[in-house]
Amino acid sequence: MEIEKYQSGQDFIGFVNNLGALEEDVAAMLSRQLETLYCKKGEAILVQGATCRYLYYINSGLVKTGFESSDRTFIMRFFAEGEMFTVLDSYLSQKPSTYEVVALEDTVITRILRTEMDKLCTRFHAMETFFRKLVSMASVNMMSRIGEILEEQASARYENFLKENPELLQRISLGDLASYLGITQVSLSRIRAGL
Amino acid sequence: MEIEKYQSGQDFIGFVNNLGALEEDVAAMLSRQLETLYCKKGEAILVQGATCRYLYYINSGLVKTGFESSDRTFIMRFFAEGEMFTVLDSYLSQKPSTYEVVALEDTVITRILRTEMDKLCTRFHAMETFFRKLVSMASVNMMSRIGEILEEQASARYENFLKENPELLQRISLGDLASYLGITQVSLSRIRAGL
DNA sequence: ATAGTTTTTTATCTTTTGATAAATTTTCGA
DNA sequence: TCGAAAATTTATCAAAAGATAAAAAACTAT
Repeated sequence: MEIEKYQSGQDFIGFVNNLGALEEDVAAMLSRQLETLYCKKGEAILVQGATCRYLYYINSGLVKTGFESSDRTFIMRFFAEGEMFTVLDSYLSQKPSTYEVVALEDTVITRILRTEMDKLCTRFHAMETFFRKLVSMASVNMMSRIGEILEEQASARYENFLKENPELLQRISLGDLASYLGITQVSLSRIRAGL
Repeated sequence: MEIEKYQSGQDFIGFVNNLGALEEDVAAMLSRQLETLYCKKGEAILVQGATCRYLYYINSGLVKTGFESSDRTFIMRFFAEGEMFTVLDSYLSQKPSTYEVVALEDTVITRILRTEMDKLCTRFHAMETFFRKLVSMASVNMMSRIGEILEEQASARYENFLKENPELLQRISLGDLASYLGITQVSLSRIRAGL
């Protein structure tokens, strides 16, 4: 995992601007705090037990966020290029994370330290607004995920995933998809066979 | 459902101050926008298909937020006195809600219009910070709920609920608890019987 | 290309949960 | 207090998903 400081982070900035335009000087200050990460496929970006100190933006590649339970593992969400993510509870509490983040492909990431993000949010209302919108979007996604898990059987959740994320299906293993759906890999295989 | 305008809304203000102190004049402006709602047990505070225009604070009582599916119903969360809530997706998008909110007891609520909240957030950085923290807390709760539903069987989720919310158990029906756990009332009865 | 590893499928059997119906208990209003 | 309605439990059978093992297919590195 290579780290490069002082990258322009244009994609990251663009993402922020998309949720609400920043003034030039704020964008410049933000840009100065970004660094770029080059992760190999399979590499852990955050391990369970570590504290998540960054907000991340994916320039290219794909990651999974999840956790290991007794023996199985579960995936909370996949994030692909153009998406921003963090491990929210650990990021906010600055306590060790029960979740891990692993690259599923060679992945290029731009990140900013939470401490720097906090400074910017305190100083610039627009940054706080951006972060509020970001967390709001995450919440809405999680709401619908909860609703779906409660309501639908695994087979329907699989069908929905196909419909909503056809492009992702080519890029993730069926094992990981099963972990996301909350079933075993064997069960998913059975569902796919249409039994 | 009776509505009373120009209440002081001290509890609501107190909740906000708890997440980050407001200046006197901001608190006063906020206070002016609050109104109080008196709901009877069983009354709908928001029906499916209506748009959620308010952020709510519960002074006393208990509500459930959930949705009706094909035939069963599901509960996203219970909110009791001292908690703030809204139907986030509808509140943010101002589109019809797929979720409903129903009072489980006679409930007194203080609410503020989203349009007024937005004005305050735009005008006062501290209000935006408050709302960001509120949504952040909701997100963290939802994360752990997703993790738990994925990981645990219904029986373990029931045990956890007992441990985490012993006081609520006395106040909600087992049918509603089953809807929250994502199982049928009959299944919950079986789990309680310890089979 | 091929041997070895990993991923996916198939098969069998068990456990959990759902559907349905009926019995029992509780709640609540007249 | 009584009786109807609602909530909860119990029982039976069916469907969905887990555990395990083994076979087949797909990837990978030499």
